[in-house]
Amino acid sequence: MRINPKDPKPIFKQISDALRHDIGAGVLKPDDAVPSEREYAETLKVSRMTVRAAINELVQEGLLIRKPGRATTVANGKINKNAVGFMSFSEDMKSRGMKASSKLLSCREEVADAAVAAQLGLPTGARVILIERVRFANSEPMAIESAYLPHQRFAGLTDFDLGQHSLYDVMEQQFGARPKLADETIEAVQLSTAEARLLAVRPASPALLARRVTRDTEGKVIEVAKAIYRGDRYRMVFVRQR
Amino acid sequence: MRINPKDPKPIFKQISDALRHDIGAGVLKPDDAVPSEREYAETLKVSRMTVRAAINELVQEGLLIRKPGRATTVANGKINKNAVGFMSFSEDMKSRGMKASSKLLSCREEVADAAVAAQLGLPTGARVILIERVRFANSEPMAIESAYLPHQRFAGLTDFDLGQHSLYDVMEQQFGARPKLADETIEAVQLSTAEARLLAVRPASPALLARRVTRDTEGKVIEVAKAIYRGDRYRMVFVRQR
DNA sequence: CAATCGCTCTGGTCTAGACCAGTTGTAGAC
DNA sequence: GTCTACAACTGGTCTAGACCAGAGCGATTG
Repeated sequence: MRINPKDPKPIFKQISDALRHDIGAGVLKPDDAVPSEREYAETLKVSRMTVRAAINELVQEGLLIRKPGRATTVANGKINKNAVGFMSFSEDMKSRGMKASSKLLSCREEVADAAVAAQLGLPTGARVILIERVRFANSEPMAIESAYLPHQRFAGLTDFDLGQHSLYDVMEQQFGARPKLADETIEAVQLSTAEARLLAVRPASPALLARRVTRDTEGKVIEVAKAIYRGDRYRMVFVRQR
Repeated sequence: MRINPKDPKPIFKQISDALRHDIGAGVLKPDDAVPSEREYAETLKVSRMTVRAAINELVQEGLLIRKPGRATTVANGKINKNAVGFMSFSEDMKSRGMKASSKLLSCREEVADAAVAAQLGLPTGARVILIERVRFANSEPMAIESAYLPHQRFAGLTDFDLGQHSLYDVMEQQFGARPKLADETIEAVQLSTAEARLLAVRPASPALLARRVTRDTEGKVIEVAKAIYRGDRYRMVFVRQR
């Protein structure tokens, strides 16, 4: 590993990326001790605090484990890094090795009802964009998603082909809204007849209902969404810390 | 706010705790800008890096939002701090203002089957402790929990009254095992007749099935658990970041 | 042989500076 | 009045040291 001074990336980021890569590629195996902070600092000719910042990132992600007095080691257990945070359906499926696609049910502007407006932090009667899609994984129906976005911020979004593009990609690349935080609630429900038909399962089958309020890097609500996942095919995976 | 040099708590921890308290108590309101890092450093007579460490904690928890060039502000939206990490059922219910209790169905040692042994990182045929409980919230049945613990590490645990004490409390206080990380999968299922009877709901009602592999601070697996929550009363809440 | 002491390693915390890149308000130029 | 340039901020990154507590190991001591 070497530091590239010409790289605009911060040094600690260069180090953490290299380490992350080594762990992912299996160069560093579970339970291996990584070189000590002082060792890195010396060989890379950087300050120990800079090395610490890099290692902190990976500890935060659950890839490394600090053991005071002993060493810092690679976490055992193949932690699905993607499961730590939240993802769009497209990313979710991609991380499972499946191909995501969509059938757009509707994509229109309407007036927000009181509940949605409150969650979006808008006055009652504000305009919102409603996007309803059936989500497929490898051509198999997997979920029904309804998302409300504030019209004010995403005017023109209805012009993009959401059957092809990830909604999050459009929000980020076209409107500069980077999803950062999401409050989510999960419950188990029975599918209605209409829902069951869309998902091609028996009526009254069990399903996961996820409600999400998504915020950008500044904490502004950019999406209020509801997703219904079929219970027989979909499993939510995540990593929790405390 | 003042630093107490006699407090064994690290300075940055004292600062972050004080800040967290002020946010929780409403002294600092959503969208309020907190004093700048340099300002804190000067008034508290500590280094700016120490203040940064404190603020980093709260940013990590989603309580503060950094805005380079402008300021650091209190996140809007009442983030349920408890929802960020994972909790035992007792803690979960307490954070919802309900009283948790248990009915112990069984608590015994047995030989692990291949799947459980593998998840616990034990050789096939190793002994495990199995704890099966019906969990109540305010005297209403809410979930059925089955937990497998490695016998080797928790020998003698069966002597404690798990109807009264939190399993996590016993694991931590009696055996020094601090749960730190958990891999969890959630799916929607239909209750069997026996399960429905235990939860006092109709057979075939929808339910949440959560499987959890819990690790301690060193990444060792200390628990493999399965919990079935009734779908009509229980909602899983959490905060995701990316 | 066993217990203990001390050295050397680890990460944990902390300091007192430094320069950078953005943001914002304001004073002066037009 | 309007525009622009600058100064005074903000957080972001980085340095080169420092001392601490805990772990591990080997040598000395009983």
